[in-house]
Amino acid sequence: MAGIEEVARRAGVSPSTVSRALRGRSGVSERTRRRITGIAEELDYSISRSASGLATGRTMCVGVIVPFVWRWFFGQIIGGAEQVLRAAGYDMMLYTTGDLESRERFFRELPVRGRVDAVLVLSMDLTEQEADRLRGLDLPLALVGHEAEGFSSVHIDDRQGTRLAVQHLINLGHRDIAMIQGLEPKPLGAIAPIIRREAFQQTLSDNDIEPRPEWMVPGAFSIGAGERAMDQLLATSTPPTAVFTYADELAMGALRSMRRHGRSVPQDMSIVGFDDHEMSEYVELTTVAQPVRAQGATAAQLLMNQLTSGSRETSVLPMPIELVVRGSTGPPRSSAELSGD
Amino acid sequence: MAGIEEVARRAGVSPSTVSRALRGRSGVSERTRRRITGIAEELDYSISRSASGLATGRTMCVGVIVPFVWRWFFGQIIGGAEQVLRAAGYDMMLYTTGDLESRERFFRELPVRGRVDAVLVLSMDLTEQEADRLRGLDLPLALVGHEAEGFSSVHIDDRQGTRLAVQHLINLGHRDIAMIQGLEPKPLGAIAPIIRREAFQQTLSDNDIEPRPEWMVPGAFSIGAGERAMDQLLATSTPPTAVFTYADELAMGALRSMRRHGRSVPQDMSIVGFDDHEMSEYVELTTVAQPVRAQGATAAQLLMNQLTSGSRETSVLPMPIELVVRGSTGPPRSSAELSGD
DNA sequence: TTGAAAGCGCTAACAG
DNA sequence: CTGTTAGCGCTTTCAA
Repeated sequence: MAGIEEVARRAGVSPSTVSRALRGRSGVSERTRRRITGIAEELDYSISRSASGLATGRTMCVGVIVPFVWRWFFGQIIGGAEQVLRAAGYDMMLYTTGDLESRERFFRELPVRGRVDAVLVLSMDLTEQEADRLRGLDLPLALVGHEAEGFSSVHIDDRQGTRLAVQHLINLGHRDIAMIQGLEPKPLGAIAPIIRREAFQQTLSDNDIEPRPEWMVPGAFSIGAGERAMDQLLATSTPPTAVFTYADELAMGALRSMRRHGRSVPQDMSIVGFDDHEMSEYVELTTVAQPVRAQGATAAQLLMNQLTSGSRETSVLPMPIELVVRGSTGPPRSSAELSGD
Repeated sequence: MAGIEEVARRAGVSPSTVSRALRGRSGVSERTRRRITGIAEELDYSISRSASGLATGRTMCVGVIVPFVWRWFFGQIIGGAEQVLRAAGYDMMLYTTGDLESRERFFRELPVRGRVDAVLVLSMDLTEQEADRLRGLDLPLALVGHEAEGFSSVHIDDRQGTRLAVQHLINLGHRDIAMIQGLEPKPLGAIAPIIRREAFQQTLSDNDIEPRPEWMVPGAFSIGAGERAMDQLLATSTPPTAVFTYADELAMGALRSMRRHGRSVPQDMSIVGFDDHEMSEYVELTTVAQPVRAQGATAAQLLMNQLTSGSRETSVLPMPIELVVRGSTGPPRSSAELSGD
């Protein structure tokens, strides 16, 4: 491990000149710079990030917090963010906070402290307390999924997306519509699930449909949870004719449940998802598409902007959504029969 | 940002004592430790990782290299690894090298240098040159997926897995068997795809079946690639009756192609995948299951062992595999007709 | 354009 | 059990 001193000695200059030369700072003659670069390469010199970090106070590292890595959705966002960070010369520190324990631990110990120059929170609904902990870091902060004081933010219009989905079902003739929610019974200050639930109920009301409490079932975030939720709906005395789900993965679980019960989609049940998961096309799921990679990339870019400008000004960027109609939605059986009469 | 000196002053001790106390080192009275801990908490003191890293030479950080984050398979492995690293007090630095450009860039610049205490390579087939670059780091190294000199390694028996899958097809009565490979035309020293291809051909030979070159189609790693591959197979003059695919995601693409062509599975075509993707159960895919999270976790554990023991001894751990038979495989139509006669 | 010197905040070896 | 001292390897004034 050759140090900067070694490079300096061989180049016949001082360490400061090497430092300047290697980082492209001005104040070094082109000739000297070239010589230094050559020798550094020859020696396979690589800077000590710890030393550099200690001296400058910057780590050239961004902390990314995400509930899970193994969901397609999060993987995509992370990928988008990483690309931007890498291009700007930053490395990415990954923290997953999927289960309650690791989440609490993260916000208690705040392992990003002193490790990163900025923090990117991906699709996680922060409690006010958690957001506060992060603000206390006094670093540029960004958020994908919703807005929060002190964070730059990139997000879609959850209300509008929900409306698109539900109105689509209503337009097809459905009136008995359930929702598989993305919400644990005890939310941690989650906001998107709440917005979508409210928008769901609002859209029904706007169409003079009375929301039915037993048709609002919890779903968490897995295929299995979606399956159980649909099982539950099918077990009610009068099952709905259509279901709006919080996420495509829940919808896929719902599809699985339908298949297991020998019911067909959309004849026996219309299903709409949210996200436009890469598999959704395959299972012919009607869904609300949102740009996923782009949200990660954009949020990372906002962070980079703050970092280079040195400003602490946050910004908010809305992202487009779109209803993608596929085979999982159709008119309810009753209306089909009626029209057949 | 209170420093260690501030804490020391308030506690009426020296910085070294604070350092010892906070890191749980011996040689501090319980009373003093408690007092220091209290004050540190009160001041919201957090250690400067750069300074600590510079002083100790350790970063408490592990570099994880992975082709993509957005594949279920990789997400799972990362998740498994992260859990183990976090528990051991290490943070995780993530590097994705999915496309050629970022891969070359990574191995050229080696951004892990001076940033991490160990490197974990997940399911990436390294070229000898790339492995060399990593070995030059002189850090503990681990690999998931295959073996390499100087790396601890966790992997399944690809040959055996392939044999399980292909023999299953043969036992069902298939003799016209194709393979959708996980191999780009110009491999980068990839080894698992080669092993599986060879094992595929060997298994056929062992059963006196002549492998047919036009039935060996390339597949890369996406659902789309699997779909195109199956399109290609269906377009041959005499399509096979069964297909073994390199990965479940390719198999899902193959299923999509079948559906698009109005063919049914397994009547018109039996399909076997590899991995046991979480969606595979849903699409009723017969597959070779391998532990995924566990491989990431185990590899991380091997690294932790090396780090704590300080030894540079590498170890190799085989992981179990299992054929999971679901609805995507059955006897070939001809044999079904014969038995019906 | 370059060099000398003074840290950045922590740890570790050695004394006490 | 605790303090003193001397760096870890780089950056950054300030002076030349």
